[in-house]
Amino acid sequence: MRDVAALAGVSLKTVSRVVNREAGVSPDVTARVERAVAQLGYRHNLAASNLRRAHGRSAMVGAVLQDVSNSFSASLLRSLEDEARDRDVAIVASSLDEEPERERSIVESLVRRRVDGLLLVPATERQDYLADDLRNGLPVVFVDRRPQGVDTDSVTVDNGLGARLAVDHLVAHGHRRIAMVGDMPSIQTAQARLEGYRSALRHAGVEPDPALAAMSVRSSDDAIAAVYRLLDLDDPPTAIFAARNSLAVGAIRALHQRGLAGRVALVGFDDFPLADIVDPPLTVVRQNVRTIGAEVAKRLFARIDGDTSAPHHVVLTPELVVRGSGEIRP
Amino acid sequence: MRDVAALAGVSLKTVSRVVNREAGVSPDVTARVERAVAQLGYRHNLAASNLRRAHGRSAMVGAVLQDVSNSFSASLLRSLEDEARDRDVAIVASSLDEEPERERSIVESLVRRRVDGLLLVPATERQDYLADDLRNGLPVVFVDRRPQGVDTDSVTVDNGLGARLAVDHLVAHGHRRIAMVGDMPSIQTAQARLEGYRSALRHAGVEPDPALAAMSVRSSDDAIAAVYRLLDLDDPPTAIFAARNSLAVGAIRALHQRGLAGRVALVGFDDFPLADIVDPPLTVVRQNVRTIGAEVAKRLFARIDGDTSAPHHVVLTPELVVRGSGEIRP
DNA sequence: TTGAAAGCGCTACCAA
DNA sequence: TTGGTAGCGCTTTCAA
Repeated sequence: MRDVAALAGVSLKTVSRVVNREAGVSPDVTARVERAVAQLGYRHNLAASNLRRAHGRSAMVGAVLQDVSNSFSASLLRSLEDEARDRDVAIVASSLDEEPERERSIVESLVRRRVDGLLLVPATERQDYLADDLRNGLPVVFVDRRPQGVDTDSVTVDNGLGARLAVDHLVAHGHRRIAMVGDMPSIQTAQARLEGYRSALRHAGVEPDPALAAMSVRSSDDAIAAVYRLLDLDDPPTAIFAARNSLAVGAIRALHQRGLAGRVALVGFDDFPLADIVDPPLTVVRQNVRTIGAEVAKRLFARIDGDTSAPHHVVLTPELVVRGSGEIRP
Repeated sequence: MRDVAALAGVSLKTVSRVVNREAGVSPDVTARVERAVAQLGYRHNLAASNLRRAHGRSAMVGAVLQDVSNSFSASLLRSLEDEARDRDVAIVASSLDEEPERERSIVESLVRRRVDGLLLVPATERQDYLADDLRNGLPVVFVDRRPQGVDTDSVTVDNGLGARLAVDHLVAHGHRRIAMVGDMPSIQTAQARLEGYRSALRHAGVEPDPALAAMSVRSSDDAIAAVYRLLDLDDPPTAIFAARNSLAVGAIRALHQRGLAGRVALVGFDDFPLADIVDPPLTVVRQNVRTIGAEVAKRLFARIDGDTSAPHHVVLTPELVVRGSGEIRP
């Protein structure tokens, strides 16, 4: 910037004005400065400029997701990006892989970078570690899971309801032996879905069989193994509720490999891009990711813009999408 | 930091040393400073600290992708992240949606943020606008498409070869009326795939029929319409080569809707997560995204670490993955 | 409309 | 082992 000022024969401050498009610089001087900028290939340094700025914003937000390569995280990221784009806010994305220690270190790293806000899909059970930063006014919006130990905005879906929708649907199609494949019960959503599954069964007059609830299933490959074990039971299930999309994918693969693709009913939780063209087309409980993403972006930027109202907890209602796999009869 | 220094009864510089874990501070002083840091909830400011640092790194890299929500972009992002994680480098991700103007503005914004390097899947035809920054030593690695008008590292696959693999395979299964659905010919990869398609046909003694080459098909929905038009021809194709994964998805949907799912052969370009469980399982030409991503990360960080050798142009070889849809006979 | 000086939060350099 | 001073690239404040 000093070089630009020298070349244009003006002061530092004038270059600053031109670069920031502040009013009150004569067209003549503006042109001279812009010529110097182009000639020297000068690039304005955003970090340095924000350092002295009153608000001290970095024009970055952090997106702390489960795994940017899964479709739920990726769509969330995209929704946030669409909103951030208009504001010239950059997004720093990182994946947790459900590792609590990574969450803390990533959040810490983002705070050190002075992000203006955070979208967080937590992997930890409690987020007390955020207390200081929240008190200092860092906007944080939780997604998919509610904050524990601190209070801040969240956007979630009603997981219990979603599970009941799935199980009710299977019951309505004549099933009584309904298995569930779910993630670790320590994960809030997995636990809520498990409870919804059990409550729907009881409501249908079926006592949940612990042998049919395969929990702590983490990956698609784990789900294949889990479904194999379920199918090998003496009294195997006639229907499966796969409580996360990657688990549903594993279940589909397992059923294919066993030649049971059109014989055992399957309902997934979370839609994914090709669920309508797998074989058979997958019936799912859908949480509308675009709606979630838009809601999150709205909250986050409202906070960044100074909204200091009490934390909002938005709970969205999932819906059943009927496609075929859930309508197979026992 | 001043407050921390005051509370701990030491100088600014000493706090700086403790915070940066520099050697040569007595355990006693270190403990005092750390207590003050905790008590005040002090957060080190990375931007400010890098401002004065010799190398002036921001510890951020930019990933300029087509669309973070598509699986190719998302996987690329993830591969880069895995490498960046070890180095405490953050990733700023943005989507282009194939819009050239966005590319320039995003790159400019990233340069203003002083990212240490750039992964770029360009939407522009030429990238002369990067010349200044490249000359200034900004590391940029192109992915999927080669740079035009400037020279810098790139990681691509042999698109012509990939298209020939697909068409040869269909020819080997008895097809002569082979259609192609492709993106805009102005996109380098789309053009290369079109040429590969034509050359494979000619090599098989089939004169390419322009009516069978549906180009400028942009989205999955466009692909549905395009396949409909192809199927409505007087002499419709018995096989389709879909030259991008979203186009293959559209083609699958169209074939399903027409009840031709197992009757018309289909080979896609680019694998995607569920290609093996769609109906029928999709035969594809695969470019291994993890390999690409790892290669990109390797190049990018090598440059950031000071590698000033001539630009590397890595060309990877795609492979045919046989799954069923490509082996349907006419 | 323009500029000079001080300072944002931190680190480099050199001295104690 | 510790601290003081200058300065990173920019903006703020106030004066001209």
